[in-house]
Amino acid sequence: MKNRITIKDVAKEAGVSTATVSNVINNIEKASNRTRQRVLDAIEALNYQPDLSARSLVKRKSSLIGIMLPSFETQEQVAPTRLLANPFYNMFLTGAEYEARRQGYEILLTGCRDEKAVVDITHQRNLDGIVYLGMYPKKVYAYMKQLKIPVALIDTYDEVEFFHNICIDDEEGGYLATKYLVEHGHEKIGILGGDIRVLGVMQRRFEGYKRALKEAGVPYREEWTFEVDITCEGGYGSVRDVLSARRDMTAIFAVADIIAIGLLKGLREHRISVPKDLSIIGFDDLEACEHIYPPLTTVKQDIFKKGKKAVEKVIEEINQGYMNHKVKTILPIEIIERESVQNIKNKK
Amino acid sequence: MKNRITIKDVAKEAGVSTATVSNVINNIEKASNRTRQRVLDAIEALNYQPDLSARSLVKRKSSLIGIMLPSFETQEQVAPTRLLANPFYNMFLTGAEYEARRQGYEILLTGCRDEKAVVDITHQRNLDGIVYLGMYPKKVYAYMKQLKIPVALIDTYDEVEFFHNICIDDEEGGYLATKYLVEHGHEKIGILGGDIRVLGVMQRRFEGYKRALKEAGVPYREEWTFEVDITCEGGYGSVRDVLSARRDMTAIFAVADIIAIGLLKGLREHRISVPKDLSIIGFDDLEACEHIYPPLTTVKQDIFKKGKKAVEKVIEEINQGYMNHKVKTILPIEIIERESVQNIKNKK
DNA sequence: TTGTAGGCGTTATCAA
DNA sequence: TTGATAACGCCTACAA
Repeated sequence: MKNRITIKDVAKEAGVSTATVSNVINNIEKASNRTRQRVLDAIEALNYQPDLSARSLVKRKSSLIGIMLPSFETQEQVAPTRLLANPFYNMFLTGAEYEARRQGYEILLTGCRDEKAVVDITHQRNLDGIVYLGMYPKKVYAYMKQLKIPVALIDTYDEVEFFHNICIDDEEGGYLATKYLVEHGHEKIGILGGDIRVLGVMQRRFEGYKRALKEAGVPYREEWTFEVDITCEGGYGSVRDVLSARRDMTAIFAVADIIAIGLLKGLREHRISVPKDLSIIGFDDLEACEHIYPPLTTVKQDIFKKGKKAVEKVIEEINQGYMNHKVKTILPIEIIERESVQNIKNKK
Repeated sequence: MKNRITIKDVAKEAGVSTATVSNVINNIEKASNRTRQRVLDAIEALNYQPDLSARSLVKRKSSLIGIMLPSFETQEQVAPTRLLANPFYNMFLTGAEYEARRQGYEILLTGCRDEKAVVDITHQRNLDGIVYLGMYPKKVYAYMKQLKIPVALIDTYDEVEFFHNICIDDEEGGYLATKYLVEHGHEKIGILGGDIRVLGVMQRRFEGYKRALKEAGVPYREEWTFEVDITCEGGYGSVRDVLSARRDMTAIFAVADIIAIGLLKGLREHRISVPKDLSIIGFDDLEACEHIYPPLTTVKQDIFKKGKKAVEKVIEEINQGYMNHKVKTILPIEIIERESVQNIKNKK
């Protein structure tokens, strides 16, 4: 079999003990400069690579950050394919991997079959920290708390005090989007969203929408609130309802780009011209926004940064030790102006 | 500190030796059914989780499959953000993670700074197998060969005999796309691609294009060959060239959806109507194809399956031992008919 | 069928 | 400043 170059080989080559080699490797200032250099040379000469399994065994640390994707069995059976299908995850992972590597960690990517799986994997692999992607049923939090390692959640409004939480101000986002419409002369504004009434991201955006309406002195209209799945198909499928309730509605705030994209497709098929007949504003700023027609005006959040920040917070706690007072990290948002909203201010 | 439940604890609880516990865990048929059950009960009672670092140390196997993303320093400095930006990777990872987990492995996701980094990480982490995503400079292959573990490459035409290679028949794909256009009455067909003359995926698609033209008795026209970056911007930027060379060209084969999408956007801005004024066919079948306007007719490859298959081949070799005769895995492709190609057969 | 003991590569404690 | 040596948790001859 191939024999691994170990710390012993290095020690022999350098004519020192393994303890000294270990000290040098770990930047523990004990060796004299001369020995240190000898060790370094030996490492170089032998092309020594430390065995992280061994290190992990004794240190109980793996230099591994777990990224957990939601993939419970029921979901999985329906569509394992969709695990990462959300374009959101793409950028998130990019940011997370970037930051992890920058700080000498690697990413372990895994879906979790059930709520217990994460705890198990964490123990088994001695993970140093965890980032949870996606939404989880309440009882999963109990398991997360068993983990004696830093945990970061994304976009959650639950149990916030126990975990790192990387999010944006969704209420403000909903407000900004709606206000943008108002500023462009719209008053008859509908909202297209999902799970808009259960506590969470979408509900906050909905609150922001209502705040902006109120501020503009426009009454909220139940019949212009459309609830659908947060998917392309959801948006696409909503067209019938939207059109039949429309009457003099001039604009819609879609709480996620992905449903806006579906809606746009549906509207096109019904020969409703955007933004001439109906203005649309989205939320997220997916890459696709730029390439669809019309290019979608939207509330941008920096998803790359979200991934980067999540890993950053986790590593921060790894380094500093347990933080019993975790404070949300709120990332900025901004309106990206494209062509899906018409200015009707003068037309009134 | 928290004390880990070890194999010793289980042994004590079950009143057996650690060797017996180990045998039971690893499904080595030695223990009697009675002892086996006692051990299983103890494991259950204590909620024992094996320490994979320790196991990895002794077995020199980690149950970890590495997925390498291209991210060499030059690229990274320009745009670390784009590491995973390609929507292709999304689906690929989903498939890879799915298969890995199904077989009891986990995914280690990492970009590699330089060609040596992979070798180092592989050694350090005792990775059991590697999947390379993206394209690499030739000299990287030399490093890959040092790895004494199964390696899968995606879509490569280099050094194929040394690695697993998961690909499609790109020549056939180019042929099918072009033939589809021919069958719809087109003869004046351009091609939009990148790196079309260097050996590789794009070049093969180009070959297929030429074969279909030849078969149709249509001469190949240099001036209708457009080379651009394989990005949205590339496609978008090509519009000027395309339009000025166009004359009586009726269709274009874009060798990747991503450039087709950019092209579509550019054409729209020039008020060229697709497919009425110009037909477009793409390649890949990105999710976006369905949601843009017009929905893009394209050559579909199953990217989820590509990821799944790559991991499958790697694990196969892990289980069966070194294969000195690796044979390409060629995944099927098919035309997905949407609305970006006009049938002009009758108009002639 | 079961148990004992040595070793995997590293770190860390203590002496020297 | 350096070096022996005992863990870390697991596997696997080899012995019983």
